[in-house]
Amino acid sequence: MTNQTPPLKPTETELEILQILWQNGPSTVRFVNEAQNKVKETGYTTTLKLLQIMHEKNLVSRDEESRSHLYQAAVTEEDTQKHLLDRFLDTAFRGSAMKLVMQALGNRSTTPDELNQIKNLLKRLEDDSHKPTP
Amino acid sequence: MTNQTPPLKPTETELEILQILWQNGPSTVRFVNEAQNKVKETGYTTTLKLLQIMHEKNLVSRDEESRSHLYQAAVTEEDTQKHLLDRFLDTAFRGSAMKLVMQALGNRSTTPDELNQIKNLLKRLEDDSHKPTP
DNA sequence: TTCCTTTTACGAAAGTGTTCGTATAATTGA
DNA sequence: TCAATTATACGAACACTTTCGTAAAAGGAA
Repeated sequence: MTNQTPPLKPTETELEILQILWQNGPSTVRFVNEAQNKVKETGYTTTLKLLQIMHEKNLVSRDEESRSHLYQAAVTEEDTQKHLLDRFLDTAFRGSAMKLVMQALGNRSTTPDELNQIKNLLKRLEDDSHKPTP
Repeated sequence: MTNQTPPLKPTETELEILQILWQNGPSTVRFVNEAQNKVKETGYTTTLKLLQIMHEKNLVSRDEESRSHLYQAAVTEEDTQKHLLDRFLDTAFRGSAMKLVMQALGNRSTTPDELNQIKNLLKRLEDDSHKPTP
């Protein structure tokens, strides 16, 4: 029996590979490997193996038409980020989104444009809080 | 030679134990173990071993005065959170604090009080951005 | 065809983290 | 004092992830 639903908690390396796939779309093993090598030296068969494992876990899908298989992310970046964030919030911040946001904003430089984005989001959240939940 | 500086990247279980220590101050193995068991069944010697390893890594300090040693976090919650957040930002959000904040705020309920806190922080950040860096 | 390159498949080693059994020492109390 | 309890120490098993060597298949070029 094969695993049906992909784990929403990819390992560290799996996540790195997912990032490459999210950024570049369907890719060959060689392409992924070369992208990885720009960050950290990695053997070709290492990348291959990882992709095969990820395929088994349904983290990626595979097009076997041509000799060089094409791998593609089977989970969306958003879903994964959402899930990882939830976990991270729990384990590192005991669930306090507030603390996390304050840390994230406080300890790094934020451009005026980014500040505006947040202000807009806040305004929307405030408006929503005056309405009944849909 | 023993490790001098504690790793700011505690493992998942180590982090759980640190949370217990942060919340309760210096604690015996038994106390930590019982706290852990409220969440997930864990053998006593398992907790002991973990604390011993954490002690070796200088993640916790140990008071051996009485028979039941007292363990205490040797890293602060803030420092650890800061470091974990940086890592998390890199691996999960490709460094975009903005995306993370939006996700964190967007997908969960925020109380009016919390919204105010953020607004205050934003105001401070805006003011700062008009001044030269100190 | 034959040789060389590129690819997939697979198993096993290596690394890391977690769990637990067992030995031994300290303490308590009947 | 002696047995029962509770503590620490330690090594080994286990699980999970990553890395890599090797073999076999597929193509391409001489």
